[in-house]
Amino acid sequence: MIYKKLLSLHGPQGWWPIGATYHKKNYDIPKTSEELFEICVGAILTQNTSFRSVDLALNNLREHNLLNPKNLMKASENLVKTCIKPSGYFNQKTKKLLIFTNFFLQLKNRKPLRSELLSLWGIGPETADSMLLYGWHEPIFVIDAYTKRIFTHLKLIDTAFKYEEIRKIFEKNLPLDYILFNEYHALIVAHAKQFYSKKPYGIGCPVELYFSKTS
DNA sequence: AGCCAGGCTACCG
DNA sequence: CGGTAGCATGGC
Repeated sequence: MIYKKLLSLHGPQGWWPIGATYHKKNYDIPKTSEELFEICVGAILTQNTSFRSVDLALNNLREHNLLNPKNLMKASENLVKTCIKPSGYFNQKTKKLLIFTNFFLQLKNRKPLRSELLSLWGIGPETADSMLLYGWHEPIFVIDAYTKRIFTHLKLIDTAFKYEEIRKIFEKNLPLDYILFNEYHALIVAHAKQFYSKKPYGIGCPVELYFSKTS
């Protein structure tokens, strides 16, 4: 099983980071509504952006006490833009944050439907699923560019498969376990950063070697 | 110096 | 439908 191979290679990852630190083997996160909000903000800011840059933006928001939905709605747009500038696309992401935050406040602590998140401008499938998995502990498998890259490279999925198809494949072949999905996605990202960041992809990938030896 | 990053929208044919 | 330009900054 690829999951166990990745786990033995990289160890537990402890996603999602809160307060810029990871909490390995602690799956009881978020603990508060503000931590939940921080995860959602991070999910938006990390769109096509490394989390290292997102950390800079989150710290700026934290310094201005804006990792709080009500405060964020009251803040000036220019201040928000300045805070999140390090994470890139700051004009678009400011708009996305404000639209999402307005929705978040309307929830009043209710868990959102996936379809509700997807209906918001700026929230696509990966962002919605990251929020539902890491924020609300829903057993949804998050698919990202790395997942497609690794599993197409290993010839386990077809390059033409779309987001929903790939997600269903994972969810059909795994127990619907929030903790498993949490670690698995994080492990995929850790593995891809090491072996699938630049072309040609997969050089030295131990999972690939593992497959060629056993098949 | 140039490519890549934990995507999404708008617009094209 | 599928394909792609644009979005913007920081790290390496």
